[in-house]
Amino acid sequence: MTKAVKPAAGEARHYIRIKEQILADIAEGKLQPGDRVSSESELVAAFGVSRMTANRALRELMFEGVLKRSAGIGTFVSPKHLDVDLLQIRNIADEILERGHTHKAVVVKAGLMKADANVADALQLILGAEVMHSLIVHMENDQPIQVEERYVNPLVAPDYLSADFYSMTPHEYLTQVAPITAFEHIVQAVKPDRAIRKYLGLKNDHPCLRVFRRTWSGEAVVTCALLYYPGAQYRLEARSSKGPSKPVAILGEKQ
Amino acid sequence: MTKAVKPAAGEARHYIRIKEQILADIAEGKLQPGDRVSSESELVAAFGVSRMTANRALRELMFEGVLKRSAGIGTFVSPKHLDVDLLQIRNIADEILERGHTHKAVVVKAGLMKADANVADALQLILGAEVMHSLIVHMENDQPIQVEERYVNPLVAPDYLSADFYSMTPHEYLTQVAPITAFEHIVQAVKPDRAIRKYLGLKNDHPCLRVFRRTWSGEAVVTCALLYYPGAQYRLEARSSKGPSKPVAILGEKQ
DNA sequence: TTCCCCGGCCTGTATATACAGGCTAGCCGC
DNA sequence: GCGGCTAGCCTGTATATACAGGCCGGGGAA
Repeated sequence: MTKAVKPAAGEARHYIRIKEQILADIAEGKLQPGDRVSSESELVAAFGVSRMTANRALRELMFEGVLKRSAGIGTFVSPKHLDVDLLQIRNIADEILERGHTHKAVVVKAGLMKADANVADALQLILGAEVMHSLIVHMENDQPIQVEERYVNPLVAPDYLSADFYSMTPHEYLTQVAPITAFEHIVQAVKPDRAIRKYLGLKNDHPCLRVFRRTWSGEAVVTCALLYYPGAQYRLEARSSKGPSKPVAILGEKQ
Repeated sequence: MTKAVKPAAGEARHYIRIKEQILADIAEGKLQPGDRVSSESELVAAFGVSRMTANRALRELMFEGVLKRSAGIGTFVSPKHLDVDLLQIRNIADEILERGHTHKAVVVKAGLMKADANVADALQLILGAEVMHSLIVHMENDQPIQVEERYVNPLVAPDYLSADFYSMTPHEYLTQVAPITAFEHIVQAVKPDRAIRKYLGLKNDHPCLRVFRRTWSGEAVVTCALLYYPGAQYRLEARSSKGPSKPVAILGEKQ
């Protein structure tokens, strides 16, 4: 058999094409979490590649947490989860786009307000100081996955509200004017109140992860935020640098 | 040429042996950040494997951030990045005593069991391998605050069950026989099942934090555990080293 | 002396092939 | 009908080989 040893000019590498196809199928919903993915030999037939190439595509997607494989059974789409790395401030938009999904942010509120006791304490400002406030609902594939209520310290990032967020995300703007040197995450499980339930489209008794996050630049607190996630569906991960190589099933969960 | 197609019985896979050798050299300081690592063809000669096998070992170490590679130049040890232990593994007993409260632990179960699929996966053991299992309810001032279901890898800590936990806590024992070099925390908000509710004395609709934790010592997984906390009452904190000086009120909470 | 090309080393990708071992459905004998 | 064995599918690992292309140093041409 004389197969082309190289993909046609301009095309991506074979194993990358396979990965992209699978990621696209997941993004479009053709493949749902738990679904079986084509086996290596099926990919061999479909893409006209050797099994080692198909193997590489699937193995890398497994390392990346997209797929789960087990010998003798097959390859399956991992249960979807959001990696909110507690050790890192990540941009949720990037994270969603990385998964090949669409991200949309609905700005519910944005403006100046006077700091109440909690906010003033969190941002280390005096009571009644002006702070910038925004409430945003982040959507993944048009499904709400995070409510973000953010307070920004105007002494550190005075142009936050007037910045051009078409050419630069708020996240990028903040990292530029005030690089994060420290942060704090406090995680709780709560019963969300009515407003949060509405934004996330949750039922009354659905548990919810609430993350309280503050970021520092030097000695100054730059932002504090409350982040709400539908709790049983998404999960927060915190790993030490050496960390595990691949995601595993969580004890007590059905595979 | 007739090379052994399989590594000798009991030995790790070839590509894993190569990875371990390189990691060991880095750990011992024989390889410093920036140093050049043996090229694929040198590894072929040294380990008697094919280039694809050497390639896999190096490629995976690159994915894991240990090595940097560039075509035409070679493979190099990545510059060491900061090993920030943002989330520590803390002993809940210490934590309670630090608050000046009394700590009590109720051992509900303790013994050997055969690993099911989830446990085997989490501990990187084969299905049905014997593992040590314990279910403990931790009490602060006689109120339950944590349910801990723990699985311990007997290959790493064989004497775990028979150790003298009067003179030494399980936590101290484990740190001694297998110092933790890495860990992983996955946090979810869940509705606890009946058993957990009973242990924690919770009402039906009370949300709950579930933490799935694994700890490593070198390459081996030492323990994995499911920790349940009554969610709205207790909180998990993750802070970067610079972190905040004192705890603050959480936004949205009544003081 | 300077510039360019080429050979040699290195990684990146791809193929065909092979054996091991997990898992399951279905057949066959009892 | 039941239990055990096997054929077949699947992943996991390993090998030998091949070609492409980045990078570099040395040697020869200008």
